[in-house]
Amino acid sequence: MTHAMRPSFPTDLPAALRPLGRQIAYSKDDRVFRKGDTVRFVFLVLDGALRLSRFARDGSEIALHRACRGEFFAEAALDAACYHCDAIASQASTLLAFPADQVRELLDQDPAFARQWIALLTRQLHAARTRVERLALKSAAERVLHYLHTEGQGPRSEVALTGSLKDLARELGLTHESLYRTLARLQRDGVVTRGEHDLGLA
Amino acid sequence: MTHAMRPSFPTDLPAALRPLGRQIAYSKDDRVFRKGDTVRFVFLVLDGALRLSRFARDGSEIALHRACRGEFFAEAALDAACYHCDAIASQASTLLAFPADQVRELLDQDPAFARQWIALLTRQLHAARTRVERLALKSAAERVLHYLHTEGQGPRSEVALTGSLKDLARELGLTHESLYRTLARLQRDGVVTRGEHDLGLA
DNA sequence: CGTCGCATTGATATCGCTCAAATCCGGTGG
DNA sequence: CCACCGGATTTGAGCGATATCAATGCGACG
Repeated sequence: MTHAMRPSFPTDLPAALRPLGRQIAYSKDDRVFRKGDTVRFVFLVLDGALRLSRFARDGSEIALHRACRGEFFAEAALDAACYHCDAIASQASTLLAFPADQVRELLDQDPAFARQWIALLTRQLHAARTRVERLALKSAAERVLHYLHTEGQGPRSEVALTGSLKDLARELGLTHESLYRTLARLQRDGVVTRGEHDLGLA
Repeated sequence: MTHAMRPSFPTDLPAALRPLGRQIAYSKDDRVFRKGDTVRFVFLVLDGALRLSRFARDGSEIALHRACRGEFFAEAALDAACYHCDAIASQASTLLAFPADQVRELLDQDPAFARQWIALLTRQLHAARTRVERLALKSAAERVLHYLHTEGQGPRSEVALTGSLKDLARELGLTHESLYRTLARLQRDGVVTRGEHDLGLA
């Protein structure tokens, strides 16, 4: 991996935070932490992608959040004693782990950092509510289109398919079979286009 | 209404915030703001209850959040130019409206307030993700039980039914008919108990 | 007393879930 | 190079749960 592939450390974060981070590598499907674990770190994704998931009684997985390169995750754990979900590496990933108590300290001492942290949480909250809105849609097609409209980039609302379609199905609260059929129908009807590794409106 | 009925101003919030608030009364079904409106205020519920909703293309309403007495809402709008959903009074309500720019200023100047605001956002984020988890459950009964487990208080996870069951159905992402039938079945099976204005595990 | 909205129940249809099977593809080992 | 394997992808058949449409009772409120 080249340096060019690696995202720069978010430029708007204080230099004081950087040295606190310890770099750790994870393999696909590794658990960074599990529900109930004591909160020791918050994380920044240097490379790869993680998902935060809970598991229903029947064992089915529900992805609450996806964290990609350059994004923090487990920020909501800062005020909690233990993690409330599992963090799973969707692919091989490199993280920076920041000790939670030191981040708390920095939040208390560095107003600029606190202000940035507020902005971060606000974005996360928006994203979570958008996901609520999406899951409240009853039809699979509506959820896919909502996903494209809210997560997509560019004139055709394209989204990169980083993981498998099964992952996307999990994120949309659908079975993968339903998603396959829905995508096939939307494509047949000329509503969406599918590339090798992306999806977008026609 | 007596003063005893009214919640005190959240004691952990700085005195500096208090004088910024302007008290406004709303009737049931009034819109405090609408999606797309310029963000001018964030709000604290002195009395009553509000919901934040978006509307699907077919006109169906999706409640993203419920704000009750003593709670802030539209905190996530602070960093936005316009509101991203409608705020609707579920019942007659009294609010304190805080000018957004003055709250931003206070966040920049008062580290303690910023720290409290972070705690507030963190709780909201947890709540939103819990709602995501709930909506990802496929059966109506599972959603009801999840609601009781996560929102309920006390040994029987009781929840007060402030609004109508139709409101609850909207919050659970169900039709009211489904909710009625599900509650009837759960009650018949001895899983939940229903009072006049509350719901709990048997 | 009439109206309106909530609560409740019934009948039916539809959509997504479940189980099943076939294909494809990348990786692995002989 | 080829056989094999596991996982993703895809399509099929059938079922069941929820949505939908409809009707009724009920209480509040004017």
